[in-house]
Amino acid sequence: MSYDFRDIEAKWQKYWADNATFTAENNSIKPKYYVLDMFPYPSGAGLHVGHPLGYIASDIYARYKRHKGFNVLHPQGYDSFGLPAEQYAIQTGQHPAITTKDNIARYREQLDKIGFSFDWSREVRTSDPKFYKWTQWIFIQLFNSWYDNNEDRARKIEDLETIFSAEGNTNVNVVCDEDVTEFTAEEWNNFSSKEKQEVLLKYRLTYLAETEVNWCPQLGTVLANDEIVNGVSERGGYPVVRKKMTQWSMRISAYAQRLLDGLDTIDWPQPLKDSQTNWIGRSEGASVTFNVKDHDATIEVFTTRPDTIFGVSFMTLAPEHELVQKIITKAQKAEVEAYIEATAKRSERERMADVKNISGVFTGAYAEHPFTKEPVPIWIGDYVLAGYGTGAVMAVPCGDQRDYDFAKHFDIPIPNIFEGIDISEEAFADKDNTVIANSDFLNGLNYKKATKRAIYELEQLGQGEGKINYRLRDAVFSRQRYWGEPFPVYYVDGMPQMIEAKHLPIELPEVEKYLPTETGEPPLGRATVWAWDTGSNTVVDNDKIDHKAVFPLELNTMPGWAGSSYYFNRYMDPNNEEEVFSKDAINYWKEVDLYIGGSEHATGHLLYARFWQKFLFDHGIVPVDEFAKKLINQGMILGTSAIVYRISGTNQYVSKGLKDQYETEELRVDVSLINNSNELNLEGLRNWQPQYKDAEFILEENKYIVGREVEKMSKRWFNVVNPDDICNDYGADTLRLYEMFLGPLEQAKPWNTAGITGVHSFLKKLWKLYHSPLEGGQGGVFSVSETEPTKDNLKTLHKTIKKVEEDIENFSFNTSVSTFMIAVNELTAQKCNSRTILEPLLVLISPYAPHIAEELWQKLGNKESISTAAFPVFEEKHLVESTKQYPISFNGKMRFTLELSLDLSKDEIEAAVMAHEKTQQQLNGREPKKVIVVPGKIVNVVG
RNA sequence: GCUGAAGUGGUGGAAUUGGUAGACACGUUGGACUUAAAAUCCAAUGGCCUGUAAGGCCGUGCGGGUUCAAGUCCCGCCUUCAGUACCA
Repeated sequence: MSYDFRDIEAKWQKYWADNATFTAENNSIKPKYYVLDMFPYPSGAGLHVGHPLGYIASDIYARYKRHKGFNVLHPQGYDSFGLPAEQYAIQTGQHPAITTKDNIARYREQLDKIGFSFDWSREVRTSDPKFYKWTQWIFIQLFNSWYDNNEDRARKIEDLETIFSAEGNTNVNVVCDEDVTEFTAEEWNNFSSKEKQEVLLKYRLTYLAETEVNWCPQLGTVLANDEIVNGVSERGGYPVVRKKMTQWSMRISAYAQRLLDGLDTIDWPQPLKDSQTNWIGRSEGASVTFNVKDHDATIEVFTTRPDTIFGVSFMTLAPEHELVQKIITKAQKAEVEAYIEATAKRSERERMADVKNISGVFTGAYAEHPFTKEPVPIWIGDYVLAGYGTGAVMAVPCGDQRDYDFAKHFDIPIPNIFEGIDISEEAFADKDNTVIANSDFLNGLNYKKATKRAIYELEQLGQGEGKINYRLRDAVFSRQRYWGEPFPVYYVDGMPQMIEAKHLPIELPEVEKYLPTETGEPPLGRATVWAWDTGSNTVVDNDKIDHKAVFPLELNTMPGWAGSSYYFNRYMDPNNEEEVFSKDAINYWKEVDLYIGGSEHATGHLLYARFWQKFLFDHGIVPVDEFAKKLINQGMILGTSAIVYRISGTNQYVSKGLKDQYETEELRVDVSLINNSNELNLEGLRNWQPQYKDAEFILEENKYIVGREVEKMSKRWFNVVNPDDICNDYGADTLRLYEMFLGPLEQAKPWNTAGITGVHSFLKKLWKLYHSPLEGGQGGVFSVSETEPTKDNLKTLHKTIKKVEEDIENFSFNTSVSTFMIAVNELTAQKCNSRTILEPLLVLISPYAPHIAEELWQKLGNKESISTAAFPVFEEKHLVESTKQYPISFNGKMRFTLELSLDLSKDEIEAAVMAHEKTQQQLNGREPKKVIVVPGKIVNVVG
């Protein structure tokens, strides 16, 4: 019987599904382990071979942990709200729910073919009302919360109301909007209900506010900062402009410090932690208030260098700064307004690209230096960003290169406040080697001391204080789109009201078109049944609005990251209709032990999810405040595009080696038309696309050789490889092993089928090891005996166990594939057919190649599936050491340890000791710590 | 510019973290089996030198250093990739 992977794989995939082999229990005497993949967005293109890389790794680990005796939770689901389905709906009129359902079915089919051990009974879909009911519920919890800086946690909004009615808001230490005005308890108690709501809205963790947002006209929606790459939208690459709009926001800024601190407690890749740290962008310094001369106005600036305050020779405001209009003098008005207009016209992108040109204009107004009381001219310049700090800087040209360049350009004085430093050529920004001069009470101090003193003096004046500034902005949470979670919000008198949790979910209404309305409202503005009846607590027709108690519902939907910010917790109890998850479930599973996914989510999903987790933790809804203990970023699998060279202006194509003799242009062709030696299938190409029907080819050595280019796997480059094809040709076990064999998990690497035969023939050899080739035709008959294993057999097995276990624990799945190959080669050479060896070997291999392992396991006469039970193979006590340590004594003293292979002969030991003595002489009497001996090989001295 | 990761045969990549560099696989070459092909199996395969062998020399981006011993540690460069960017 030969290795018929198609039958074997179909058989076991059916068996696992029929027997619900991988269903995890919510209570078990076994220790728990939670292995999670980032759930996919089900796109219309289906999976390519890059997608399963991380899933295969996590599946190996999950299967390994089951063998180790853990109760493993390994779920999968779909992040199924999102833009592509909606764009497709706009083009075709097809309801996104239908497209999404079809895509999910296709994904599922592809995933099933690879033999993953997912617990599908726990599947979640973010677009399923049963799921987004709880997304809406969490939104309500956020709305009903505020952030208490004293206790450093989120609290219920009722507590804040109690505080306000008792003492007003003058003494509360909270994170809130900057424009809150102060009020006393008495004033609070006299506020109308609407006034109270308006005030509270400024404190809530999700709030409605007019903010400057990133508006993408082509997509017709706002985008969060992390959804913009290089000034254009991440999806589609459309331009983005700044625009003021009333939007829901999430007060993630309240958690900035805790999000930073938490990074020290989790085992995540350093580059990912670094990019979160940069994104949060903490900087320590001081805020300084400058009085504006001849105006009742102040300018607050943030600086990281309060020690250089005596070096201030001008101030710069962002063109968008609200004070600009107030303080410009008549003489400068025309010039300033022209400048502001010119900057407003330039897109964000142009401004970013054009950093070298210095531009700015004087406002005519002066501020007053807090210490010297000297006038400081106020300029505006677009090098100051409205969105960072206060949108204003105190310019210290001698200590900051941008201020220096600006001052040089506009002939502003550059006072030197650094002792013994030459600033005639450039600014001096080195904090560590600073001695301050020409600075009154700061003279002679270093950076640290001067900073402390300057802050103290500013506090004495009431014109500043030490401050920590974060780059992290609150996250905009509204999208003007159809295919997202509806908000559980209706409006009474313009104020947002939450729908009671017991009436959730609020389901997406039907619309006849998925575009914004003619009046510019989001697509939900087209829904005819989209009003909230507070009497019946149901969604009713819009035309009933203002009759009795019927109110308009929110027209925006939630962004893509809403559902993905807590889905990992929902897997723990996915079918619970009473709670987001039960206390028992969350206390049992607690958090994700291993999370595998791409690094592109560093400042999006992974930051938002940590934020929500901390929020849920504050309310005691989850027991830990970091949701994933360990995270691994799998590298991307890249495509290898195939390129043909067309001679310009003709339909002739020239082979790669001859292309330099002609003027050619490069065209990408489908990679399936290329064989392993880069030879093009000419007939295939002619039939592939009409433009190649009459193509002529200039060959070299009778072949057409294509060029190759490594780039992202994408339909438009025709370089996509479908895992289904690999499963059909070689089988899922080969695919799994090969994807691991390709290289280290975390590294990006191009897909290349050249080496796949090596892995496939390993599986064939493995199969043969359990069969006697002399009988039963080509593949032989199954033949495993009860004979005692030889020492060599045991050695091979035990070193394999040791190595594979180390590899899995270190996530070096690529090297354990090699280990298996060596083991099978050795055992074949040893003609081993002992059950004592061959049975445990299957357990080792089963996480990697589960189908073949199951089949051989069954042939060995086992009734139970190899996939579920815990086996002692991985337990230490079962291991016979493949090496032993021998103490060696010299001059009667025991000094050294010889680490020797299991069955070394006397001669070999003697040789080892002699070699050791020889080395001893070379060491001039130094003592090595131990000697490693491998039979028949050189002696190693470890010292 | 800043931050991070990495540079090892023709190729993908190993190397117990300071101890036989190049495991394993692909590819290539030669051979066996075949009328032939596929499949399978065996052997060789970093470079150079000595006719072969035995053996020797050089070899982990470049230049130094520490060490009995460096792909690995230290200093200074070069290159590539990724992220980020007027962040005050």
